[in-house]
Amino acid sequence: MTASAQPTHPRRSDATRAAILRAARERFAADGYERATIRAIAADAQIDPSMVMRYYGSKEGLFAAAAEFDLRLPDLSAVPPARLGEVLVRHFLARWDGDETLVALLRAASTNPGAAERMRGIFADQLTAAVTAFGSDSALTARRAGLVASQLLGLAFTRYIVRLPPMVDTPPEELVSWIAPTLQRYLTGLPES
Amino acid sequence: MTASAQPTHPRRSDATRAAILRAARERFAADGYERATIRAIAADAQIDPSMVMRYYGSKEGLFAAAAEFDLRLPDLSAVPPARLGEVLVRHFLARWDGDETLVALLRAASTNPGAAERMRGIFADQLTAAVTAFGSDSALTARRAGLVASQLLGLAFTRYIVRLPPMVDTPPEELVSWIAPTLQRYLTGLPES
DNA sequence: GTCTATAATTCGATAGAC
DNA sequence: GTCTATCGAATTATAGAC
Repeated sequence: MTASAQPTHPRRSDATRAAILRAARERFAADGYERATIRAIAADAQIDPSMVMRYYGSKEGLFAAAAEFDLRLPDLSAVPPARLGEVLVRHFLARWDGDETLVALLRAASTNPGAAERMRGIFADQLTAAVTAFGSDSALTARRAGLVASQLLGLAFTRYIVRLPPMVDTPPEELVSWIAPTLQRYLTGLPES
Repeated sequence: MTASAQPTHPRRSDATRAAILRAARERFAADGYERATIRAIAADAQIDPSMVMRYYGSKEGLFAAAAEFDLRLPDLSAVPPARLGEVLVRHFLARWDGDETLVALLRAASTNPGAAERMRGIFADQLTAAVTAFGSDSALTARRAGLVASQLLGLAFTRYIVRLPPMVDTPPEELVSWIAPTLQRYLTGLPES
């Protein structure tokens, strides 16, 4: 354990694993958990289906590896409080457009209990943690985070999953200008306003 | 064609069809389109699986019949403009709790293209039509309807599908008081506010 | 490490007796 | 109208040759 403490394999067919994960994310994002097949994923990655099993054990194991996700929320305490909503929407839109992992997770969460559990974890832990800086009332804080998640996931659901035309066609910056005030009020406002 | 112009069958085993549809809605709502099987639905309805095929032709045909849905939006022109948001959220929450068809449709829309198409139709037609009473700019009207749909579907997605604890635990009336102002602004406000 | 072959299920759909 | 029997296809997963 001096300098080289690699888990098991120092490095071997690491490119293959990456290709599998990339193909898996595409298929899970496009088709959902049930319709995405190991055979199709392997074909996309141009490898043999049995390799997927060898590397990830099962379809669930593959999904668990492919749906690893970090919201990468910025440090909200460094953001001017009045611009919190704006920063959040813009961050999420950029995060979604640059990485289809969250779309895969979103689609799978509708039918796969494990994916739903992971979704709950991500938003309950990462988002609540980022929001919890403001205010000590944990019940109200969790509620604020839940409301923010409802609008952000609704945005993703209508734009990337159901693909409602107005939500697909509206430019990101206009979506930001509409939705930012909503998050702002959920984060810092009062129920009756 | 004088008084009795029934389509084909006046009435026969109509109770069976109703039992099938009820079981189908439950299964589609709980498991999504792919995981819900005709065999399981038939077992729930206590009939033979082949009866489902006979009555509805195929799994898609069964879903199409089970996911028939009407938002039953009230006449918004009779609502005081300042209370539009409140009326809408309360109506949707009540509609969701009283009929699991929309949950079935929501879950299926994540993975089934046909269900997504139906979802688009419902919100593009019924919601846009109800909103279009205010304002003549069709592009802006569609955008308003899309934003309203994003928050309402996000509410449903987090409360009924992913089941985020804060969104499940919060009483309906408090959800209304938080979300109503959001819809109000989407319906009647301006982007920069 | 890679691939072939196949086991073991499960599902949608069909044919046909009664 | 209702049910039994089954087909044909597709899936995950495994066993084992090379």
